[in-house]
Amino acid sequence: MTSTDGIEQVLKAASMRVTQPRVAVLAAVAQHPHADTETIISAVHREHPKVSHQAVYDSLKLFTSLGVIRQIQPQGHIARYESRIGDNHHHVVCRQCGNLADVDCSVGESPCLHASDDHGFKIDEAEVIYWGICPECQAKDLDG
Amino acid sequence: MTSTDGIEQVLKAASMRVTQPRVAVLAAVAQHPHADTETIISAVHREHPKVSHQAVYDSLKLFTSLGVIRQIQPQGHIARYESRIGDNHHHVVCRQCGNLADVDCSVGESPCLHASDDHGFKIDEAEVIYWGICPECQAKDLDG
DNA sequence: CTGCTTATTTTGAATGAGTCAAGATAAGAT
DNA sequence: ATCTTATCTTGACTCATTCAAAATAAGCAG
Repeated sequence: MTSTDGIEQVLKAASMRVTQPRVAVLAAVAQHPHADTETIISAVHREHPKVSHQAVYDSLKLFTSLGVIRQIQPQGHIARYESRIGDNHHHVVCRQCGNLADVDCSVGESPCLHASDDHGFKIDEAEVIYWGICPECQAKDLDG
Repeated sequence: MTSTDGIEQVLKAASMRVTQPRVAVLAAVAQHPHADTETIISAVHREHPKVSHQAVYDSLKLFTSLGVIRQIQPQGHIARYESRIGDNHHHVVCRQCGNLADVDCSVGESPCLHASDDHGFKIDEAEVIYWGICPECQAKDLDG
């Protein structure tokens, strides 16, 4: 999944061109799980210094809409991306620094997916975010 | 809860002054569940035209930190606020228009609160967001 | 392989929710 | 009633993200 070969398939299937920026962006997302846009841009620049930030934004948006990557944007923090998808995992977010970690669904096959009252909404996903303080920030807090 | 009297208690308990802007903001949040900041500002202005947007931002932030109101900010949408708190309810969010509705926790006492692996995070809350399309947008989509 | 069409990219400016900071005001203690 | 200082007003500013026009290159046709 999400190998350079695989992505070519996905893009072509969607009638999208396979371009250097797109391949570079996808590789960067795969190599830097939970990275924010700026990190992705830096990573892409290491190999392709001339790729513009706009191209990165466009690629990230495209991949997100194609379902190849997933955007995560917790309260008050900027967007982050990950290429691990389709396995219904969730995230722990640090209230202080915004750092993320993956959490497998603890209670089997998405028990929360069925809302008690859906208010007429057509629900297609249940997202769970665990809020807390990461180990690093806990240590920082102790130091003062 | 959250009556004008009650809030006076809360503010004083936290050594905070009871000011017109603060009382107005809290009333506005109570009267407009899930309103965004601009809606709150407009509502406040109806009674107190001279209150600045900064005072509203400050009040919202203060109340949020005191746990009197709750901030909600789904992917790609601006912040919204609600004064219904402490009952562990969740939200359905419309992917298209960003509208919100309340959903009671379907599976009793927060079953998702315990992550399978907390990665050393000190977790204090599990937030569940149901994603879908609201009735209005479903109708719009049919019309084309 | 060469040229052509047009989807993508580049470039550089613009947007807008939210924040910062200095001086003015008013809550509430004395 | 006066004073102290938390809070508010004003207005500029930030910065992630988006917009738009001109330049480029993906990949199809010949």
